[in-house]
Amino acid sequence: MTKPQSHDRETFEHMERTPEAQAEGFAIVRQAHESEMAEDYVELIAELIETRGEARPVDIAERLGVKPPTVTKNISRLRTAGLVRRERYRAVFLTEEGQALAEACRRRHRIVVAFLLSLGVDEEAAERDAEGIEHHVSDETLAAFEKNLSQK
Amino acid sequence: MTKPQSHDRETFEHMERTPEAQAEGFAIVRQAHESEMAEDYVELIAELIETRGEARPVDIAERLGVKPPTVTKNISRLRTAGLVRRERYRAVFLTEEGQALAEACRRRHRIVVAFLLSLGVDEEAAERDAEGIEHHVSDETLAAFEKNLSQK
DNA sequence: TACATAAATTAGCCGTGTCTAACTTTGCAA
DNA sequence: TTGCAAAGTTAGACACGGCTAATTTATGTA
Ligand SMILES: [Mn+2]
Ligand SMILES: [Mn+2]
Ligand SMILES: [Mn+2]
Ligand SMILES: [Mn+2]
Repeated sequence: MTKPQSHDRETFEHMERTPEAQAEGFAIVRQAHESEMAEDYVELIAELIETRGEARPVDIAERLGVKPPTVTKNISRLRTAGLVRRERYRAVFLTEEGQALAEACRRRHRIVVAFLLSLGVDEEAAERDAEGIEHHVSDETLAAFEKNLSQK
Repeated sequence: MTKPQSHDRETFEHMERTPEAQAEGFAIVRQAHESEMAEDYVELIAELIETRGEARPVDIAERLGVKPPTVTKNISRLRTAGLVRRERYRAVFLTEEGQALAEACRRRHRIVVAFLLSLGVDEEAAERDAEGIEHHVSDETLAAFEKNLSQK
């Protein structure tokens, strides 16, 4: 059975996390997943507006690697969330709130990529990993990335 | 409109990613999300078996911060995936494959946490961020984390 | 041994994010 | 000016991973 005896938590170097603390961590990850779609979309929309003057669903779909109906549905969710403004059959634009979110996301994305590059990760891998990692980096960790970067 | 003129890609320092490369990155993130549930479960099950001798759904649920029916459903998915073995109403155990996955996940989790700690991130934040980040760290990036750690 | 309580399961619901097929709208080129 | 191809939307399906309410099973205690 290998049932461990009751032992004093304090005798360990690495404190065991309480079940509650652990659950809290998983809850935060689940929460991050809920914002992920919005973050990736507004970030991409901002990039498209910058590089092409407008963000068209067909381009969003191509770069996200999803089909156009998926974009239509998600854009409409973003509109409901107040992040996006648009008229039917036309290009998509960001609201003030959407722009603010996009700016924050782009900054965070850039920092994560730059940090991975500074570690010697190659460009393609850095970009790919950053696309997922960015959504799980707390302000504190982001600050640590930045600091480590400037101290390089 | 600020429509950008056509310009040579090569004149830029940071190469623009092709839409295909970008789409590939998002596809990899979506794929990672599909393995995430399995990874977190087998990792936790392995920890519970180690520290308590067995992994009971009630404990899995408590530490994951979800309700018992969610655990029942997901455990049954893991069984279908060949990661878990168990009899109804009894504790959960890992198959060979499940143990292998759990070991890989625990190792990756430990490396990510240790790396964040080495950056000066505090323990709670390191654990919380690692819980999400771990699923998006490629072998290459993980190796970079490790290397940077030993060089500390 | 019986039964109360805890643990686990089942049934059925929901929102998210993806898809295909079918349609509407737009806008360009003849 | 009109008609066709491309873009966009709608409708409807599906898997996932959450939930609650109700039921079933296991178990320790009286
Ligand atoms: Mn992303
Ligand atoms: Mn990004
Ligand atoms: Mn995790
Ligand atoms: Mn983990």
